[in-house]
Amino acid sequence: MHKQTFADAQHWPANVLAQDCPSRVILQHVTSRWGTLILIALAEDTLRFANLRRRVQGISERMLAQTLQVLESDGLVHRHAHDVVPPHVDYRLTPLGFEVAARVIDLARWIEGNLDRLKQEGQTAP
Amino acid sequence: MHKQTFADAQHWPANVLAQDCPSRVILQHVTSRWGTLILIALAEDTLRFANLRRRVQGISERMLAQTLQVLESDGLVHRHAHDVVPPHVDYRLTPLGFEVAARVIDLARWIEGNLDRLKQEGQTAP
DNA sequence: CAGAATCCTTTTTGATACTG
DNA sequence: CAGTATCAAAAAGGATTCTG
Repeated sequence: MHKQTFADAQHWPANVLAQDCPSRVILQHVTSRWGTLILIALAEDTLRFANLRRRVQGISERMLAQTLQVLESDGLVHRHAHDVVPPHVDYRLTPLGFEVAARVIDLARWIEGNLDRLKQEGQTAP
Repeated sequence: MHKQTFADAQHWPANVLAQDCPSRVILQHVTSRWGTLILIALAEDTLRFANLRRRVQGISERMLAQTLQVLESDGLVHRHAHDVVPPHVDYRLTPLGFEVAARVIDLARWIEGNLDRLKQEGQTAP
């Protein structure tokens, strides 16, 4: 064949491309700006709110809380609140969360490993 | 061990979590709202602007053009303009593009295949 | 400590109209 | 056809303040 395509993709319906596909919503959550990084961080270790925030550099309290709720509602993250004062809450991935995280990590790692082959920023304001 | 973690992630520095890591920028591009879908669509086939737009349902001309430029500047998409009138331009993935696309597709496919195990939208406005 | 609430700024996005 | 330009609307993000 003289046209290069990703063979595996050829025989996959790819419903995500459909506007109303529910998987598109989840994909959006998982690949959201902070969602990706949170999944990566939690795949390494169970973390408390403050620690997680320190690990995912640059995230604000607001976005951390918000993104965690979304991922929790998707069943990817488990919020474990110990009933003590002061509050002690830790976050961990659910089994499902580990499965997606593995794929996100694979992607992120590929990028890190091929940074030199990729052209950096060709974008300049006009 | 009594603490479940993604073993493979344990021994990976995960630079993306660092605020200034260049890989974070690329990851952002690849996992952007439309970037992901464009990569998936182009992995299936080389497409012209209009066709690509039809394939990635819901995308506007503006976002398609813009996202394509970003992906092109990253070296993931190749823009091939035939020198004819009226214009004929087609887009295809570069070898590098196919490599990331494979991973994005793996993620998307996992989500599609596990939709039933995932909790849909737990979000309701207060 | 964890996070909800509030206020405000910055980006993103989408229609629409226009051009080579 | 394949975009670019422009403008307004919407969403995302951040800083700060406050509470159980």
